[in-house]
Amino acid sequence: MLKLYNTLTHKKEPFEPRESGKVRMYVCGITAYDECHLGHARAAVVFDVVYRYLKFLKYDVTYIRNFTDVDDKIIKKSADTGQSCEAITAKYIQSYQEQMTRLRVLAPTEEPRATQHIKEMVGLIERLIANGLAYASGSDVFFEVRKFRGYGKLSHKKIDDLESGARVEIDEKKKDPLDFALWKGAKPGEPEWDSPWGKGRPGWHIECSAMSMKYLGERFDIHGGGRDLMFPHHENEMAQSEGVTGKAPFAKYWLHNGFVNINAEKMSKSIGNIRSMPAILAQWDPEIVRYFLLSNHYASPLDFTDESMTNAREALRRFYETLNRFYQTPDGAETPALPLAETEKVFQTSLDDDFNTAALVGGLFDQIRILNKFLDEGRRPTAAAKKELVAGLQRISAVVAIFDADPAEFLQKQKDQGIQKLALSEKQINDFITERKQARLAKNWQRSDEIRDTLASHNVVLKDNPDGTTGWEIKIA
RNA sequence: GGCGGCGUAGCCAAGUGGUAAGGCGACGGUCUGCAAAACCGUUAUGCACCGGUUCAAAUCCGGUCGCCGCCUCCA
Repeated sequence: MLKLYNTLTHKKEPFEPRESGKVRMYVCGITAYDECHLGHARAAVVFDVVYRYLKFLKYDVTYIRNFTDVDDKIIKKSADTGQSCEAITAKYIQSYQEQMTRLRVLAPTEEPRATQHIKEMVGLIERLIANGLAYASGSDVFFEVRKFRGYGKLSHKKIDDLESGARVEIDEKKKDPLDFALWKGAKPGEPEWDSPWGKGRPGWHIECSAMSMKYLGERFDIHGGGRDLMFPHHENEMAQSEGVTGKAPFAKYWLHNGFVNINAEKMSKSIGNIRSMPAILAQWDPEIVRYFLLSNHYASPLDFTDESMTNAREALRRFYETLNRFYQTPDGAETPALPLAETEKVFQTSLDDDFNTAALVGGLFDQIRILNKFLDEGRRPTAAAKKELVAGLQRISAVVAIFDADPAEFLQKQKDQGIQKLALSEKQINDFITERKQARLAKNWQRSDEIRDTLASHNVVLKDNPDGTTGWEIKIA
C-alpha cells in the first residue's frame, strides 16, 4: 500500500486516487531563462521515480510538467542580450530536455507551455472576477487574498502572520499587499496578449492553474514541485484554482522535494554556486548523478560535494565491477543463493513508504557481496542464473532507472571519461604495462613497482590478474 | 518575530515501539613477489542532551541545546 507525505495535511497518508486505477499528476517545471541546474534535476528525477513507480503499480498515469516561458526573468534576459524571448525559451527548453534525457527522466504525458495557454488563463481570471475573488486595477488584475477563505492552508500560514512579515512589496494598485497579480498590463517592449483588461501578460501562478485544469481537470491527484514553490506559488495556485471552481481540494496530495546544497551551502545565484546540468554531466556519468540524487529521501536536503559524488561513483563502480565479473564468468552448473525476491520485496516496501529510494540500495549491495563470494570460491553460475539476475535488476530499474547499465560498458565509459583527465595517454599506460610485464617476468620487482608507483601518481591503479594479464583503472580521489 | 524541518559511527545514510541496513573511509586477516580488486573480521553497549510513558523507545510525550529552510524570484 503506497503511502505518501502530503504537505496539505501534514501527514503521511495512504494513496487513493480520485478515480480508481487512474492517477493525474502535475509537477512544476522550469522557467526557461537559463541552463537548468542540479536542483531542477533533482525535482525532475524525484518525480520521474514517482511517475515510474505509479506506473509500476499499474496505474494509468497522466503526468503533466509545464514550461514557464513568459516571466520577468526571461524578459530581463531578452532586454540584456537582445535575443527575443522566444529564442531564449526555445534554447533552454531544448537544453533542459536534452539533460533530462541523459538523466533518463521519462518524458511526461504533456509538457505544456504557458504562452500556449493564455486564453485559458484569461478565462480563469474572468471567472475569479465573477466570483468576487479578483479585481481589475488599472490594466492589472489581482487576486484578493482576504476574500478567499482558507488562504494559507497549504503552507500553513496565517494571513496576519504574513502581513507582519512585512517583506511584501507595497503596490498602490493592490487593495492589500498580499494580493498577487493574475494579469499584468503590458509595458513597452514586453510580450503582450489581448485581454478584457487591455494588452498584457499573465502573472506567474495562473499558468499552472490553467494548464493543470486543462489537462487534468478541475481536481486531480498529485501536485509536485520544489519546497520553495510551496509558498507563495502553490499556495496562490491552489487559492485561485479553488476560487474558480469552488471545489476543494484542487490537488489531493501535494509533494515537495528538498533542496540541493553545494558544500552545505544553499545553491543560489547570489552565492554564485549554481551547478548547471551541462557542466555536471560533463564531469559525471548521468547514472552516478541519478544514483546520487536518489541516495537520499526526496524530501530531505541533499549535499553535493566532491566526496558525496565520489562515494556515489565508487558505489556504482563496485556494483558494476561485480556484475561484470559475474556475467563474464563462463557458464556453469550452479545457482548463487541470491535473495533477489526478497530484495524486490524490500524495494517495493521502501517505495511504498513515501518513495523511499534510499532504503532500497542496501538490499542490492547484499547481493553484491553474495555474488563476489560465490565467484571467489571459483564457482560458475548457470546461464539461467545470469538471466534471472539481469531480469531482477531490470524490474527494479524500471522504477529507479539505475543499476541496469551493461556493466562492461559502464566501466569502459568511466575509463574513457577518466583518460581525458589524465596526463597520460592510453598508449603510454599500455607501454608502461608492457615494460612492467617484462620486468616482472625477470622478477625485477624494483622496476615493476617503480612503474606501478609512477602510474599510481597519475591516478592509474594497476591490477594483476591471475592469468598474467594486467588491468588498470582510474582512481581520482 | 511567525511557520516548518532536522540532529543515528570519521563521512553519507536507512530504520517511527521489540533490542542499530547499506555505502564511502580506516584498521587487522586471507589472497598476491609486493600491490590492487574481492572475501572474512573490527570500527555506535548506543541513535544531540535531560526527564517522562511502557515489560520494551533512535522510534511516543515534555523540556533544553544546536543546525537548516520558508515567510522575497528560486527546483
